[in-house]
Amino acid sequence: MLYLKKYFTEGLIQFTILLSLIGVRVDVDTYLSNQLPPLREIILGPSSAYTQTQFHNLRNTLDGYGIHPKSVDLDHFFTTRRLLNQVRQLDRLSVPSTELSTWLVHRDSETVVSASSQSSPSITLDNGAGLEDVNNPDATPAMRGGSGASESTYNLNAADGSLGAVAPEGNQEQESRNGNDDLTKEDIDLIDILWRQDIDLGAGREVFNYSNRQKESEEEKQPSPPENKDGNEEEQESWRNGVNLQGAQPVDGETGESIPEQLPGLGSQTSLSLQECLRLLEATFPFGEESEFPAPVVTPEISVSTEEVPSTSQGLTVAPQLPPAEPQLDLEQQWQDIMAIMELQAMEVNNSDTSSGNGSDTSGTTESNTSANFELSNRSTPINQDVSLHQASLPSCSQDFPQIFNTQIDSASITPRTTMLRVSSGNSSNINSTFGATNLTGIFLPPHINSTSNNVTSTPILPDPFSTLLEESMLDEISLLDLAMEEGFSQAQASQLEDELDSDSGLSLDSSHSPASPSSSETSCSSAASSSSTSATFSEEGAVGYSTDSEVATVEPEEGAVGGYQPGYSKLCRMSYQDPSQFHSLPQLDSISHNHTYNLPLSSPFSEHPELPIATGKKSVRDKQSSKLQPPQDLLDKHSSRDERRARSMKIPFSNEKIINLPVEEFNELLAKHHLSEPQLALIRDIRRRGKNKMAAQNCRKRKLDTIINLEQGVQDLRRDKARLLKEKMEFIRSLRQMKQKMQSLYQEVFTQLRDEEGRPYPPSEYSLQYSADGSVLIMPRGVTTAEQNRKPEKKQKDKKK
DNA sequence: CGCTCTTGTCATCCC
DNA sequence: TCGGGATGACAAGAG
Repeated sequence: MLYLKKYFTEGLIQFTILLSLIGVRVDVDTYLSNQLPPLREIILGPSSAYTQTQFHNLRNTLDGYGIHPKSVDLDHFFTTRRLLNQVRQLDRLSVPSTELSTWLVHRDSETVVSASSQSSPSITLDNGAGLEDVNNPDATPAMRGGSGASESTYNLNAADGSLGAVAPEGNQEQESRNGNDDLTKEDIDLIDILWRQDIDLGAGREVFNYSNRQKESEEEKQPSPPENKDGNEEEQESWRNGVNLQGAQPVDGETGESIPEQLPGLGSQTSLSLQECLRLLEATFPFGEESEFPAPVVTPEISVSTEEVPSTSQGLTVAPQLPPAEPQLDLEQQWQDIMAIMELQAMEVNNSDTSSGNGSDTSGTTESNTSANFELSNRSTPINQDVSLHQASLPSCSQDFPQIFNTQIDSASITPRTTMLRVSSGNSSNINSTFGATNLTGIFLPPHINSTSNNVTSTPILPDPFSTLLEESMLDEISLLDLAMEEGFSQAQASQLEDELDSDSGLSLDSSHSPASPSSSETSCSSAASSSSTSATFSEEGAVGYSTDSEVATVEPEEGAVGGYQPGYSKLCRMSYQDPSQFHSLPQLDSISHNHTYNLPLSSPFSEHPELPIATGKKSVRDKQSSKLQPPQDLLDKHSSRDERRARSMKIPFSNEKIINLPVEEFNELLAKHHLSEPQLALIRDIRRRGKNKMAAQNCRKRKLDTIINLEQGVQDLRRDKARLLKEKMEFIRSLRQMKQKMQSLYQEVFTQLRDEEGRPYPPSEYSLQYSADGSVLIMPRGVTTAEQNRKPEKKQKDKKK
């Protein structure tokens, strides 16, 4: 039974994973929640492992699945977690913890691709059928919109990426939450997390950076003198990680280069993904951007493993086609592909974000291209939230690129150029709203920069028409900053988190989990409990937790359950501290394997035949048969026989099990049947009270443990949440910097184009642009406050035409 | 021998 | 009022 169960569980999980990897959505949560109690029990075990009183409740519940309100095991809350734990414990696949996220990813894809039922296969990606969905303009926005809408429910796991092994817990949690929902931001978040995890592994981001770098290199060719050259050491310092939009090429280069340093773990895998992405870009890019965009060239730093290359070079190669010899490699590769795609999408989003948000790139033609991306861009969060699983799935990943780009291009074509920077227009008002009507110069430009503004004028124009996709400065900025921030965070805080997690008290289940066997964890406990519950149904009369003849049937399952049990887990589940196999071999000991191993000590000595007088001789027989058992037996005797001995001495005619477990009515009947003396009755009642209290104490302790565990989990979640929030904060700060930079460049551009009546440029040292409340931009002499605007010699209102 | 952990038990509260 | 669940506290035993 247990074996069957175990295999069934593992098989299901693995199958699910495989399906999810292929692209088929498998919604386990639904199964578990909608359950089919038997199925659920097979997978998860009985709902209550501890509350023997449950069995009493069985009478009251038709289905027998009544859940004790306080039984943590029963909590649906743990359902998904257990399952995911099992998934993680599947060593066969050796899938990294990120696998869990895979589910979500596919759910994403599913939502995007098809609103169909859970089982609806999105496998069609291979032949590109899935692409159509993606191509579908409606579908893509919907997906993105959905993702955007879900942002509020940010995934706690953001820190997972940095945390690595720690991550899965959170993922599980979230998965459970996500369970039946459509694709949400959480999913996207998970994707993001996966992304970061990949980055931590040294893969993924580089692709992004690389391409950006390529673009940057091109941009560098453009005449763009660094405006900040003169001063703002601090600012540049602060922006060091960020990409200076205009003149930042050196900065970009630095950051771009710095990434490998920050990620010492970068390995061939990373390079693989990078190259793969590049290849995909080349192969799938419809625009002929190659002419404009030499990026695909692989930098020497990239080392491609030969085996990977063929599959990746084909780009569309489906995982199944990959050499089975190295499944892990496949998985990793797939993940890398996913990462690459997501990164690309993120790039787009970021581009759109920055450009649209700023509403301005000083460059004319380039901007138009850039603006194309912007329709997607109203998101506040710079991070790639619209990555769809669908696109993320390997098979179609390469194919997705064109779609993505096409979409953007279409949008670009549609997008009016009015989005360009216009000082006096609504855009400017937007800017005002963002920054307020303040002195732009003061905010964005240090005085000295203004003085050197002439240099800046040329910079704004981005020569590369393809800059939309490649607005590398932004992209690099974001990605690199992401990396930097993540790195910084992960190293500082994530390590702390890991330490904390590692330092978890023995109570922590995870610490004792054996990755090898799914049944070793909570499952084992629950499974054991399940068997016990089953037996309980046999002996429904009321001898709930204690062994009766009928319970013999449950011996084997219970053994199996306990057998899979890991000693390390004993802290949580004490039930199996005795080797069940021993009991199994000894028929006499059948009684020992009563339903609740928790109660073994008490019940075991007398469990065989309630009506029979306590068999002291039996023990001796057992001892002879198995010296091994002796210690536990003695232990049992010592522990459990106190009341038994008293009962014996008082000539109590029935077993303690009956005394304790019989329902009140039956118990009273029993007492009535036998004419007992007062002391006997008192003893019996004491025995009953103690027995019940003992079980209650056990349950109570179990609950305590569960509570502690839950609290630990909650703490972890909160930590992740905190980490995520920190990261978000950093991202926002970064975005703000970017916007400031853009504003700075725009400011300079506008300012340098201004001429006084005599056609002379305004000296930046003497004049500055200021926003007025109505959105217009005024040029004012420096030192003149806004209150004095009316006095200023010249008032120029200028539409910003970009 | 002392410490820790587990378990049983008691007292008490509460339903 | 009784039965009994829940839980804090204590003690005993084992490692």
